[in-house]
Amino acid sequence: MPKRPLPRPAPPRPTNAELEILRVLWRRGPCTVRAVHASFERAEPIGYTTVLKLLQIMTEKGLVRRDASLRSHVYSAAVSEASTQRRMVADLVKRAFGGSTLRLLLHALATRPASSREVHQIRRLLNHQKNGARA
Amino acid sequence: MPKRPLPRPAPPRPTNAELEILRVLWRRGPCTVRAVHASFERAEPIGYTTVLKLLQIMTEKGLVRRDASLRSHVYSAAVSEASTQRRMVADLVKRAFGGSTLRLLLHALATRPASSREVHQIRRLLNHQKNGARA
DNA sequence: GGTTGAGTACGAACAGCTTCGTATATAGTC
DNA sequence: GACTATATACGAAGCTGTTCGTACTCAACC
Repeated sequence: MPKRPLPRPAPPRPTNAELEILRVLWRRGPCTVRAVHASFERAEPIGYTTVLKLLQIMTEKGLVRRDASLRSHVYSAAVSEASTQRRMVADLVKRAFGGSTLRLLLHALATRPASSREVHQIRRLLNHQKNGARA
Repeated sequence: MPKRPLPRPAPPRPTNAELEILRVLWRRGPCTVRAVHASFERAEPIGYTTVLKLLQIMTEKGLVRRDASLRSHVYSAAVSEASTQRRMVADLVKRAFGGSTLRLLLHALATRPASSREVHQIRRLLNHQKNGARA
């Protein structure tokens, strides 16, 4: 039995196209290629084999898992939406905000004022944080 | 119709390398190529002509302006740091958070607890927003 | 005027992402 | 078995971004 390409240390950040596919898988759960392709919503349509190829590449990268027991392979996300978002936010903070999450926060707050309900939600979260606050 | 050589509708989002250069220009103000090159802080060093090439490309894209009146051209940022950050945050929100800035906010708050001082700053901002709150 | 040092311009290599065409395998139907 | 519909596998083209080598320009100095 040939050894599998070895466990990856940590799946890389997904590219744009990969992210679109992950969003489908997060929303719909495990899917066949056809199902992913059908769920794609885009300005320009995308070819079936393009989706297939992307899923194959993503499998190699460890971003999705493949169940090949059936004729139509079934793919599922191997990374969670939350962890991916965390990774992407951290990346943006590092590249554009000099590593300061606070600056990102203030910026996001300032540029898109929140509704009263949103403000309420944020306050609630802040109250929670207060207790376990750290630098 | 093919792209015109000098389209300036709106400067595109900067790439990684371009962002690094913009960060230097934002911090130091107008710079020669040499100055930008000298201010570069990186794991791996970068060649002088690489910086030059990037600045030339960025000039075409409208990301920087060039004063060629002197032998050593002087480059300055043509896009502000704030507007670039806005653009990048909007892009992230669209790609990873389904267009919901609130979700980004909650996520950033949740994953990286703020210090008391930060919480205070955020609260102050929220108080300001409250008055002019909108959906 | 020739040499040198510092500058710009430009072509090209390389890599990663995206896309798709084409080849191939397989299940089902007649 | 032959045909069809649907699957996967794979190679390669096209694009963008990044990097750098090399050629060319020009001012200054001997």
